[in-house]
Amino acid sequence: MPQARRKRSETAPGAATLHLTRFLPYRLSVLSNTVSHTVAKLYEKRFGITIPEWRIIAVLGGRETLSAGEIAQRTAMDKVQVSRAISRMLDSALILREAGDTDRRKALLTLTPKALDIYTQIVPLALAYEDQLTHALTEEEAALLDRLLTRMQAQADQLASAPEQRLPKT
Amino acid sequence: MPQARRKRSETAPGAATLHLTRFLPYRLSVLSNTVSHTVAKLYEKRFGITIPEWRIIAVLGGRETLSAGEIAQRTAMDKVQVSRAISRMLDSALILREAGDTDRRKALLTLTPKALDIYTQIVPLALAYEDQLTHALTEEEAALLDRLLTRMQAQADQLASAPEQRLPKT
DNA sequence: TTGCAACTGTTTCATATGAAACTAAACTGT
DNA sequence: ACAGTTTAGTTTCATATGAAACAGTTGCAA
Repeated sequence: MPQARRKRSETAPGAATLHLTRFLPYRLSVLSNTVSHTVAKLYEKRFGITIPEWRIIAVLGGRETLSAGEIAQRTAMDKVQVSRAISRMLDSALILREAGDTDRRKALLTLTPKALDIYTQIVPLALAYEDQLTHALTEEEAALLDRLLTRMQAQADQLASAPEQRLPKT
Repeated sequence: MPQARRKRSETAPGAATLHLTRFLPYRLSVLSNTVSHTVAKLYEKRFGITIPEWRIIAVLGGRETLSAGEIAQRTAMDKVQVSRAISRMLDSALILREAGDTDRRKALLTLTPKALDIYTQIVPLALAYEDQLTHALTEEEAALLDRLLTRMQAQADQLASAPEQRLPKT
């Protein structure tokens, strides 16, 4: 969504201006913050867990056993954040850690029954929220949004790794 | 975009599961972070400003004069963040503050020529990035995305203010 | 006028964050 | 076998953050 009705790649006439409320990165940030904050309210107070903790519960919820590194990948969090969240979850008995047999650097992590119970309770709430959010859209629009997000994420990943070469085509 | 191909509002069969990578709030968060991080790289090092500072420059870039509170509203940042960013920008001579005539609580804020110069340099870069990002989309898709984001933001705002009544229709 | 509530912006304080340094374990090549 | 390198995860440190308390200003009503 380029600026206002300005056509993509159209050369700016005089001094280019930018309206924050129409700037895609800004809009994504505001929407994401609004949504995250609301979802966090679903579990923060009720279950006493944080956003990183919820994400870890979510990826381990299928009864999988993963290492900290694998969790970091799947949740798109960095390893420090994961490490700290796991440490909290060990304290609150939400997670089990056992040393790996083949590689003792990798610890195998599993949810405790207590955490699985929380998972079971949160999932319907989270899905219901997602459902409510997409109520603003038709079925077709929701399906299209899915594809658009996938493509934009791929593009954003590309631009993140090598933005300099592509961008200043000014 | 409800879970996988599950139809919206369909009753979950057994234990509901949630795949983070298909969960809309999660996807928005990852995309937003990727994008914000890349955009920040455009100006952080080159001009030595932070994300909050860039946002303030962006809203004042049209040579407007606003109070701190108005800036907070338009940038969707909280007043503490705005206060601190302004204080840094006063130090680095990016902003001018003069007491309001009618109401001495409100300080009138304007960009200095130095900040306007930064604005002029960043805007094309920011617009070029937005352009590159939407290259993953056709014109029609970009236009639709615009509308979808607007509607989802409105819906997210609604759900944020009174989520409890609506959500647990389980 | 003066007392009180509402408002604007700043500061404090406790917590969260990420980059970089670090520890320990496991490969690699000689 | 063992020095050098890579990998997994933790800790340190400096900074960022937001909630709540705060100070100063204004508006309103008795």
